[in-house]
Amino acid sequence: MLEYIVLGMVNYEDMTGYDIKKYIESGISVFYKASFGSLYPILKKLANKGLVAMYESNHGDRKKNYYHITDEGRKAFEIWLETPIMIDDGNGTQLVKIYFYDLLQEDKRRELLIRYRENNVTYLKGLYELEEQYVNTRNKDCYYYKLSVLYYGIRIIKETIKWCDDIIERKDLSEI
Amino acid sequence: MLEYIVLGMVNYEDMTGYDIKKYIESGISVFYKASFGSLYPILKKLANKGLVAMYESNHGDRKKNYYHITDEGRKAFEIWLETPIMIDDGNGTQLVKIYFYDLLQEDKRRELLIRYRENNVTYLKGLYELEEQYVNTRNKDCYYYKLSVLYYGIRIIKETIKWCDDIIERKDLSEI
DNA sequence: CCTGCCATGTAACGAGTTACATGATTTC
DNA sequence: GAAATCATGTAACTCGTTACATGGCAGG
Repeated sequence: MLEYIVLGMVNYEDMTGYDIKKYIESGISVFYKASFGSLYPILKKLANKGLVAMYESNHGDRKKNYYHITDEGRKAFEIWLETPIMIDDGNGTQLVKIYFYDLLQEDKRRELLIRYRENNVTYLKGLYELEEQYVNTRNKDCYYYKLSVLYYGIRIIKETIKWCDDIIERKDLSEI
Repeated sequence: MLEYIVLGMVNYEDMTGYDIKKYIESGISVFYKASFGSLYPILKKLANKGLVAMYESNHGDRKKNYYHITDEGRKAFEIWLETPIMIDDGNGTQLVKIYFYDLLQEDKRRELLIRYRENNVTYLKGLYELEEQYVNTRNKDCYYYKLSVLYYGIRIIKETIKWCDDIIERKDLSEI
């Protein structure tokens, strides 16, 4: 996952590992955190695979290691980006893809967002079924907080579906 | 984390590894998934630490490995449960603690929930600051989807705060 | 008798964190 | 000249997954 985020970052412009960390912190820290201990090895790995290329650049006297995306890297990133977002993985890590959705063409993006929305609707149905089972089989008083996490899930998925609707229509989110 | 969830499950009643997986699936699958490949080793580890005790029981001819929590295990679980929920870890994994909050006494629970709510409020402020930076420094049109993930974060945190308010007051969540 | 679920486990791997080590450069 | 931040990296570790292996029991 982080591998592709890094690839997506250097896709915008050449960066150092340090830069990438700052970008992640200021952009997708809601979903994802990265430590140097994972970033630097990933950059090396990507370089070995030929998806990025490293070059040294001296800003003043100081030399920094900049990374540049290759054609192959761009292709790999594109494939990842156009793979539908999975919802079944518990934590919404995959959602990070949408951060890069400005790069997609309108019809492709629309298709992917609609699909993601549908997945959420399906998942929501599953949660409602779970709710029914709970309500039928258990003493509500003793299980208030057990049930509450289920309702939390329901609310979050509902909110996610609303958000999908809004960004599909490209509504101005700052006014809502 | 999963270690404590397992501990929490056997705290309710003696269970087999298989049972625990089913309970997790029907209860906290929204936040957490567990595989047998992690469950069974964790049970062994807990047994080695003396936090649970295993015994065999023959249901018919078939023998199953049941796990029973020890006093020490109960204590360890309690300490974990009463440790405030962290919000800074990106994925809301820690939220799973609330699943077990029925076990807490009202005042302790209230204290912990209010604290969690406050942490969310603080986190939300940080997101609004990020928003300001974004809006000031970047071209809104080219960065619609980058901004949208930030707004998603804002909405989710807002929803989480609302949910905290509701469960602190022990509102009936099914009617909302 | 065979399919599907119950039940337990292990080995290899993956993804990322924490803590440490190092040193340069900027800012006060 | 001290402190903060820039900048790069490694080693040990944690936590978990995937895939495999094994076998029992139940219902059609």
